[in-house]
Formats: sequence, C-alpha cells, structure tokens
Amino acid sequence: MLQEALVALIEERGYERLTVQDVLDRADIGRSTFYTHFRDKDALFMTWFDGLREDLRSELDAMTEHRRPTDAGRPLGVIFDHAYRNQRVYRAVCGRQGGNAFTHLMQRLLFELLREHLCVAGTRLPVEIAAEYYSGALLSTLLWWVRQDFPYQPEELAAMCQLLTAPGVTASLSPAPHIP
Amino acid sequence: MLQEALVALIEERGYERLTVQDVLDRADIGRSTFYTHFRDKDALFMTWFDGLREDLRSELDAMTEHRRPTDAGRPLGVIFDHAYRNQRVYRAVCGRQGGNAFTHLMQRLLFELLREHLCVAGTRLPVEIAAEYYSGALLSTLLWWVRQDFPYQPEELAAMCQLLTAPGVTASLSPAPHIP
DNA sequence: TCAATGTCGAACATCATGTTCGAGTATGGT
DNA sequence: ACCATACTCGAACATGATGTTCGACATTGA
Repeated sequence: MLQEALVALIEERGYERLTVQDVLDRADIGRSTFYTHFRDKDALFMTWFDGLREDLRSELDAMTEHRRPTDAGRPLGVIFDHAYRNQRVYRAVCGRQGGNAFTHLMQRLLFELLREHLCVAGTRLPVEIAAEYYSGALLSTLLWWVRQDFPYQPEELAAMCQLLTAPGVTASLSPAPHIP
Repeated sequence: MLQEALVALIEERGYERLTVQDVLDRADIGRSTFYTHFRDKDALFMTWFDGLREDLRSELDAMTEHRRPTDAGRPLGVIFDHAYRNQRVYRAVCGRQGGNAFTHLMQRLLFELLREHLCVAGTRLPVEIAAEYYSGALLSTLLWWVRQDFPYQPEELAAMCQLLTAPGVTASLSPAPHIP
C-alpha cells in the first residue's frame, strides 16, 4: 500500500517535494508504524525499486533462455520494452519530477547488467570503464525517451542504441586469443 | 566569498547535508543578506557553476582556434584535462557527496557541446538522441574517474572514451552525398 | 551633507523530520 | 477460552532548517 501511494504521489507532486506524511495519509497508515519499518522516504523508495529490479531481471532471464546467437542487442530491447509497458510508473519515477533517487539506482542496475555482459565478451579496456560508459549512455537515453513521452517505439530506440553501441564494443573487444 | 565557502563545505560535509547557515557562517555573511541575492542554496550553486562553465567553455574555444583537422577527439581531452587540473573542486562537486545539483548541470553542458559538434557532423539518427546518449556516457565516465581519484591520466581516459565513441559516431554518420 | 544602496543580526512563523509512549487490536498456539 | 506476541495507531514532542521581516548601521558617491 505504501509503495502504491508513493508512486501515485510521485506522479502528482514529484519525489522531492513529497512528505512522508503525504504518503502516510494516502496509504492510511500511522506515522509511527512507518518508522518502525523504514528509516525514511528513500528507504521506502528503495524497497519499491527492488520490486522493479526483480521484475526486469526476470524478464531478462526469460529472454536469455531461448536465445539465439544472432540477437546480441536483445537485452536493450527488453529494457526499453519494460519501460514501454509500464509507462505510468516510469513517467512518474524518471519524469522531470522523479528525483534522482531513481536515477542512481537505475544506473547501478544497468551497470551490473552490462558488467556481466561485457565480462563475457572481454574488452581491451577495463571492464569497469566500459560498463560505466555504457550504463550512463543507456540511462541518459532512457530518461530522455520517457521525458519526451515515448516518441519512438521501443524497438526503434533499441535499434538506435544498438547502432551507437555495437561498433564501440566490437572495436574495444580484445582480439581473440591467437590459436595457431 | 560565498562560492568559495560553498565549495569548501561541500568538500567537507557534502552538498546535501549542508545548511545555508553553514555557508553563511563560513563566509561570514548575514542571513538576510544572502536571501536578498539568492533564492536558496541551489541558486547559489548555479551561479558558481556558471563560472565553471565559462572557464571550460573558454578553454574549448581556445582549442578550437588553432585546430588541426586531425584531432577529432580533442574536446574530450580538454574536458578531462579541465577536471584533472581542478581536482579539488571536482572531487568536492562530483564526488560521492557532491549531490546531484552538479550532475544535472554538467550533463546539460555536455549535451550542448555535443549537440553543436554533432550538428556539424550530421548523423543518421536524430541529433538529440545521439547527444543525449553521448553526454550521458561522458558524464558517467567523468564521475567514475573523479570518484576513483583519477586512476588514469586525462589523455588516457580521453583515448578510451574516444575508442568507445568514435566507431559509433562514424557508423551513424549520414552517408556522404554520393558524388559520381 | 544627503540619499541610495547594501549590510547586519535577531526574531519569527512555518514546516518536515524522526522519536517516544500508552493504548488498542489481530493472530495463532495451547 | 486464554494468553502472549507482534503489529498497529495517534498524539505529542524535540529538533533543526527554511525563508521572511524589521530596524539599525555602514559605505558609497554625487
């Protein structure tokens, strides 16, 4: 209930200018009750984000199972799809008034995903740097897309990102070990 | 004086957990005096950032003048150099405790720079998207670099970014008009 | 000398935060 | 039915930051 109220209110008033009390009133929950479970507003938000993370993660896992070797850029599609199907939520949470709580958490999530992905691929550059670079790029693009009210189809956007990303990845791939 | 005090205190206590009063005490300035000039803490920070922006901008302009057609990735070097030469400031402002005031402003700055740059180049993708993508990537990398305490030389980092960026740009360049 | 401008500090109302406490309610095991 | 545990509630409270107001003082320059 708290989480629903939180997201609803972020959509209306914005995260920053949002009182713990507001959420409590909306969810019809006592003040002291809240503080026995959460340290503050951010803590509540994090637990909500955990849900989102797991949701997204499971979709990615589902994709990984019946994967064809051809679709290297598939994870991108899944991510943008996820945002597209949960427009209300994303609009609230990374819209102009979403605040930066989401931004940081989302970047870390993207960072982790990319780090795994790049680890497998292996790069000439330190993996950390590449992951940081791409996670920032993706996050930024995602935020832009949401804030512009989803001006493209998710597949289109995924394709664009793929176009910008792939060449750099292959360029920075460590040359395959030379087997004579 | 206010701006100096601000940066110094960000370095010590962090931007978020920083009181207007703290700044006032450090700068030895009256409370009411402050509020006749600035709306709040963020407003003060913005004026400070304006200084940084102009500083960086002038360095970029200086570079543009005696430019050789070979160095396409030069702006990157200038940006990282700027951070490297002002380590104290950057550490304070985009370190873990820098808060997000800086993040947003810096991304917009990078975005503007890239938009100009890409406009000239011309891309197959909407310029906005490419600029958003790369500004996010750069910002993220810059933040990482600063927070890790500058683990590479600025030229090295610029080269890495260049390696990750250039292929994507050329790939997304609109094909040159075919002149038979 | 005078007026304009800028400064000061103290006081104030306002608001959100996080904590405490006593009292009430639901659950589930015996 | 009984009881203990866990959970809830609301009201009250201390704290601390915010932004505003006011009258008094200083600095400047015509």
